[in-house]
Amino acid sequence: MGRRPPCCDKSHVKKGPWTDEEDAKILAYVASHGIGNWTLVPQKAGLNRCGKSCRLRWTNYLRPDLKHDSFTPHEEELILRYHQAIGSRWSLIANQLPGRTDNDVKNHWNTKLKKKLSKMGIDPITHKPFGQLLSDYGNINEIIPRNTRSLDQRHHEPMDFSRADSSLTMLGPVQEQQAALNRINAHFQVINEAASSSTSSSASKVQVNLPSSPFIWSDYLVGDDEEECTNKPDPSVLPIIGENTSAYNGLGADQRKNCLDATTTTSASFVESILNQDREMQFEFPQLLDGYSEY
DNA sequence: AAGGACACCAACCGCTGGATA
DNA sequence: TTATCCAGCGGTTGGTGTCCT
Repeated sequence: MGRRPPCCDKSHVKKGPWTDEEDAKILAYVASHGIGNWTLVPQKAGLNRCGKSCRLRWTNYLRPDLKHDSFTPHEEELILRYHQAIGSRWSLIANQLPGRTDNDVKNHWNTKLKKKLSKMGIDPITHKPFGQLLSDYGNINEIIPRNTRSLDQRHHEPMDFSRADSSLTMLGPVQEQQAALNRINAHFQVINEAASSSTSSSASKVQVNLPSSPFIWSDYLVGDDEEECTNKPDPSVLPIIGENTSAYNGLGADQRKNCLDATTTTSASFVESILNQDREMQFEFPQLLDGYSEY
């Protein structure tokens, strides 16, 4: 059995920023030949670049359907939701945002959204308040006996969606991951429709209402103690939160009640919350967690 | 005005799974 | 069957512009 030749001589191809001339060659090539075997593109288009580099340049910058303007608050909202639900699967998230690439979404997350969440005291990985994570860390040490911890941790992952994340990996085929994402989409849509029908909608409102699911990061703007309930998020993140005043003010009826009840809420509530969320995830998206029960 | 710090983002790197010879 | 390539993906880096002191 023979070997295929390598796509290019890595030591002699050009690297670094693309010139207008190189861009024009790619565009001309794609216009006349379409998208096909990228390894042949450098040779056929007259470029001293690796095929992989050509593909990246096309997919991340030259594609005609790409948006080059800044992210809208609605797009940021979607990124936050999807990141909370499926983690850093940028390509899947980007698929939900027409005209955006995985690189766009990833860069925007790393440079803007992650910082905004941190500034609000919310862990960008778990989408939970830092204070809750710290108290939960203590709770886990108390709840799980040392000699069984390594086994039990598989059933008590501190990050609620990391399990969904792992299960998505187990699903394997991209189609199944996409199907799972579609179900999450449907879930958001149902919640949004319910929310919008129960509240008077403003004509100028461009935000999608945050679902009233226990997974929503902004719900944690009101903390688990009375002091935190009085805190308001940084105004710079309001475009993300939108006009959801319960998230902003913490003064919605339920939120007020949460504040009043806060004194009776123990720090263990976070762990219980995660377990409840996990059960709900299994109920809502059973296929997401397929295979996890094997543990 | 200078230069250091910071933010942004295009591009690269390395890994993985499927395809191919 | 095996070794290798390729496309796709997420993580990381480095160049450039902007802001701040």
